Amino acid sequence: MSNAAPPNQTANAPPATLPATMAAMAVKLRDAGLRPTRQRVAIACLLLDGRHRHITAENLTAEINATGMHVAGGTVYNTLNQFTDAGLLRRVTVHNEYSLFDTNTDHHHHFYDAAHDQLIDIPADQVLLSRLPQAPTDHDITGVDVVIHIHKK
Amino acid sequence: MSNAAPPNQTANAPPATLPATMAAMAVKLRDAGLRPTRQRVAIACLLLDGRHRHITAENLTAEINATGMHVAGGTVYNTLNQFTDAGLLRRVTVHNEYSLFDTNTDHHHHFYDAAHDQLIDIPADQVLLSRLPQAPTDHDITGVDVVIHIHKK
DNA sequence: TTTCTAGTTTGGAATTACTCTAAACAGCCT
DNA sequence: AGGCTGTTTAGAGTAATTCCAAACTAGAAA
Repeated sequence: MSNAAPPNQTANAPPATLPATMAAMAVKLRDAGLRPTRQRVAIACLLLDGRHRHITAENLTAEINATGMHVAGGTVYNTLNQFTDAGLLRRVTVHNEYSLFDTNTDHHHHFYDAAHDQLIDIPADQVLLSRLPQAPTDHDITGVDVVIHIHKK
Repeated sequence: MSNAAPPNQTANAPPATLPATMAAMAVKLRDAGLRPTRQRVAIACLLLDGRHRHITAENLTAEINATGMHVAGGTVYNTLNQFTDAGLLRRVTVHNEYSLFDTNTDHHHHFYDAAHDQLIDIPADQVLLSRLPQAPTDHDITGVDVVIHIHKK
């Protein structure tokens, strides 16, 4: 083939927006031991930009589609799990209908309004656990999740 | 019909064990606003006898079958939900693969070992929350769940 | 006791969130 | 460029749970 035409991007490349962020995300992924593929970089740009959000797989898929890029459903699930395993996201378990991923990986807690299925972050310093039980024999405490259930008056 | 023979139970009645408990459960169900059907009484006998347990729908179905009685899957789910709504059970949300129901409705918290999918009760007085955030405007706090994640050394 | 009715149970189909699979593809090292 | 290995894809598969319409039953009324 000749190279007469300027080298175009491949057919389904993401729109060339925010190259700086994309490069930064590639580095972040590599640091986390994840190969920075197009799909993972795209998802990282949407989720790991420092803003605190709670997102579902379905929700994220819709957001990706809105950018004009297509990522397979399975890949979204895989990526969310990989990001979680790598410590880039935190999985929040408030109900058993679907998984929620929290882009805030700092230690903090949650308000949960079941009626509206709404989750709200609580900064860690607003909850003080002044007495904790001892873990069962041969076990370590790996985390403490506090979920405060709320209801609209 | 004559009453020459001692009145037998109907064909698919539960085994005639613990009639006292069954009567007590019927009362408990009626008090909770639930019609004491055979199925609900049977499930109440298994779950609401004062012992503290964590059970799944599948688990409970197997237990019912072991008594020789049959209850449809949908009924098990309905009943667990109804008992929970009536405050006879408490739903515990630790993962999103399936629902766990706690027969201990007193205020208490949980250890959770994800590796072994094991849940352990923590008496309420072993956790002291000395600072709680204020609920968002127009909202009441309806409950505080503390899940302490543990891992075998 | 029989009848009636509203609430309940049933089994199976439907739904939903998610995982698995095999084949095509793309990083990235050389 | 070539090639190995990890990744993505679409679609099938899975498992927990809910939905549905028809059969049933507990309890009130006759």
